[in-house]
Amino acid sequence: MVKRTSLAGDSCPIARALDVFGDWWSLLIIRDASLGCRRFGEFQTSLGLAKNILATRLRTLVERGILKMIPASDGSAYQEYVLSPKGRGIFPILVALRQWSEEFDEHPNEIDTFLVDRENGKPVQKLALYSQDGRLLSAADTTLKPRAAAKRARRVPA
Amino acid sequence: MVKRTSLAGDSCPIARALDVFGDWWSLLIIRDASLGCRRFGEFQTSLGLAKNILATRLRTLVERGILKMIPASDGSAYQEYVLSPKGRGIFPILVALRQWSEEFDEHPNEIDTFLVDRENGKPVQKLALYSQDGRLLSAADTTLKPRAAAKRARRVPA
DNA sequence: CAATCAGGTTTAATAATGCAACCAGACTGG
DNA sequence: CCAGTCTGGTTGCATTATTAAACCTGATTG
Repeated sequence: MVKRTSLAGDSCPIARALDVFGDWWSLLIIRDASLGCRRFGEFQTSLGLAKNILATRLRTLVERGILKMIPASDGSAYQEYVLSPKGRGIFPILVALRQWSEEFDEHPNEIDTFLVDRENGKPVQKLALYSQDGRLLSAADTTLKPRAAAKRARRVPA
Repeated sequence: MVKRTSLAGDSCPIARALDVFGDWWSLLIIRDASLGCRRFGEFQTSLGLAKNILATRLRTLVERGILKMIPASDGSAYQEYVLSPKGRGIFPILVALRQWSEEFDEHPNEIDTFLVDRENGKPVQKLALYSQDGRLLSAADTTLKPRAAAKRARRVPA
């Protein structure tokens, strides 16, 4: 089998997250959802992807608890896709992606929006990692520690 | 043409970031690189991906300025792949992905590591978004503002 | 009741992925 | 210095995934 090597059983949390929404379109769907898109057609015209792909992506995102379908909202008997709490939790990842592009993109002048505080319209601060006692941490200041009670991911023994 | 719809010309910074390292393996390669992997073979055994895929991924990551090749380091006349500053800038994204899994994964007991402050071994704080005057912001507290001097991404006119 | 639209599914083409085999240059041992 | 082996790939081919376009169904509009 040449299957697409699912990372679901991996013990790395980064791989596990990518397994849930790490493909090309899913994050963009989530981005649009967090910007207010709700209807199939809205996503489709915004993203310009094929309808079958959108349909499967929406379905798996619903299955995985990122999106949920709610019945109506504007009267018509259709469904809408809105983010669950689990889906809203992806927001920091979107912000991190955005800020990376703002800092490192080769052509930053092609970026047409920036993220601002709704209250006063000022740009938000850059995401930063802090220690428990408030020191700013870079990658080199951190390390990975094995979890004590890490239940091994199931592996076929033989 | 049924090409893979590159997002490079998109004006959304999230899409632009995904275009650079948003595929299945690239982020995992970057993760391993930030954990100390340097050699082709290290990446291959760590990730378990096909060598041809690894070769093309490493090549494009170098082309895009995420990784750079440095000559030797252990004497032998081979090359090593290390993160550039642009690549190290991806670290917050990895942290955000990790923290999402820690918070929302269905089987958090299968996660075997957690990120700690190297200085005292304590877990790091959760990434959080702040306004310029220090208020904690959720997605709903933010909005997108068009950039004044947004040079339009080139589009074929007709 | 014909037309249209939202929200998909099906079909057939093309592109990407995965595995295994192959290959070249650097090292190793005798 | 010659065979064997390791690193770091490339090449070929089978399997998947992605895509555009056609089609379909139920709801709404005229």
